[in-house]
Amino acid sequence: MKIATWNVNSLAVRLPQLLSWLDTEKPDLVVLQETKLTDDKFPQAELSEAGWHAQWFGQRTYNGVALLSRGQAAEAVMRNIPGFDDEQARLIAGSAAGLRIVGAYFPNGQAPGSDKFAYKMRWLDALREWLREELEEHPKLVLLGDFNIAPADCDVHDPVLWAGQIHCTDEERTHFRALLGLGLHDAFRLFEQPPKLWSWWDYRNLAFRKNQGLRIDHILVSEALKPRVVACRIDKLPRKNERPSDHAPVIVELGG
DNA sequence: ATGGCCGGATCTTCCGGA
Repeated sequence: MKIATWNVNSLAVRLPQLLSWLDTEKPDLVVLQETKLTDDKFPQAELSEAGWHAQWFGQRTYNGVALLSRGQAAEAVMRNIPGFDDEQARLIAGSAAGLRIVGAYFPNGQAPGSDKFAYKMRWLDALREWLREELEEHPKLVLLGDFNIAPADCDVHDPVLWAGQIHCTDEERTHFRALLGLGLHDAFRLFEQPPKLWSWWDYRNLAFRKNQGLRIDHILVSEALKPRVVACRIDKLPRKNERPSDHAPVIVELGG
């Protein structure tokens, strides 16, 4: 069973690449971020034609998330964090294949001290408190998506340059550790990994060619699922496409 | 050559992203 997350940075632009990637990689469950599409524009027909069930939750210009599944449609689908009043479409959760899947596009935060940073902190508080309950109801849970947090200096191409910058602040990293404190595990770090492997590279400055990036897209698995994780990897290939997303997909493989 | 982007909404120019 393969579960993947990909920030596609506009599904309208990236749909052909997504369909091609799905055909190649053949995951079972996929969450997408930054679809940037209102719900009426979601490419349900194209995905259905390719054999995918889809649930989606979008808005104009920014944000937007989706949950794709093969075989059966996800059930008990939730959109955004219950009880957290939010105008932005950032989270979709659903049950499939005996798992609870929570796909999220965490706020960027822009800069420490900004209003957007304060919103990011509030959103993270609400996410954690909701997940605490969700984990009790659904012990087999996967939280995955674009976290917009580089958990540690080894997740940053130049930790000195990025020290204290957005994605790398102590406040954000404390929130990431608090999620782990719920009994979640960073699937990527369950394995020996090559150094300097990132999930995002800036479009500017030839960052991908120079491998200047951050690891900010993550897959967290619950305690009950940890023994089933057999692999976790970042797929850099789509970043080499013409007109790529600036993010790479991350894939976890579950056995059992 | 020491800087180089992208997508979306419009405004041929800006904002936000990370």
